[in-house]
Amino acid sequence: MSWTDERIEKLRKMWEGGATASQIADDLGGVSRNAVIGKAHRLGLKARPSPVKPNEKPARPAPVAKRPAAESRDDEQEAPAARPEPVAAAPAVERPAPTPTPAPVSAAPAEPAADEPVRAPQPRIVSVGPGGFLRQGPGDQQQPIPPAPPRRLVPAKPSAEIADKTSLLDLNDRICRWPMGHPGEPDFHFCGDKVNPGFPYCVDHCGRAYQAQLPRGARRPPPPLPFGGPRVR
DNA sequence: CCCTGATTCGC
DNA sequence: GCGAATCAGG
Repeated sequence: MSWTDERIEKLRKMWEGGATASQIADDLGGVSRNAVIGKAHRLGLKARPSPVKPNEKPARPAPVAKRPAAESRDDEQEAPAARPEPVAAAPAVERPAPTPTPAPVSAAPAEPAADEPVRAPQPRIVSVGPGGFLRQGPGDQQQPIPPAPPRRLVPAKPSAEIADKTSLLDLNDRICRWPMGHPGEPDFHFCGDKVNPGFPYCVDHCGRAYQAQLPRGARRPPPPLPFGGPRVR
């Protein structure tokens, strides 16, 4: 497959929408995850929380010792004087913003630009997360929690579903306690009919609860159990 | 092992 | 420009 305009467009959209390279790849079809990543980078789309990014250390010399090809580059020499990077210097990462945490003592803040009062702490965007949401530093959220209005507690009314059903609290020894439905379900209740005297169930359900034992070999598959049986949906 | 994105480099 | 191979973290 080739990168037609539509495919590129889709890649762009999905990538910026936070889809993973794999998702994009098999959504587009005909390309591998690597192809998608490669293309995305070539398009300049990169930047995305990568599992293996935050460390900038490995630089050049370390990562791979040998690659069996193309090591002959005449322009590749170790310029002895070309090390403009003092190690102890402040990291040149792009975070010029001072940390919003209360500065203890020493740091006299840089001269406030006359036309820009620094007092208003603007949320500092650190990076862009999947889905395009903006990550911010820990101290940057301003009013994260809108106060909830006070509420009055109101007794819950039973849903219409079980309004006239026999609940656990309605049980006594005169009404059938055969369960209808399954415990935990919203409409779980009990049979509630008049009990077959001497039994905890109505006549009907006694017929299901107590069955004559058939001789071995002549048994039929047992009816569904009121309790303990596997849930079947 | 699976997943992820980044990078390298032969084509 | 493309993408397989590889790396490396979760």
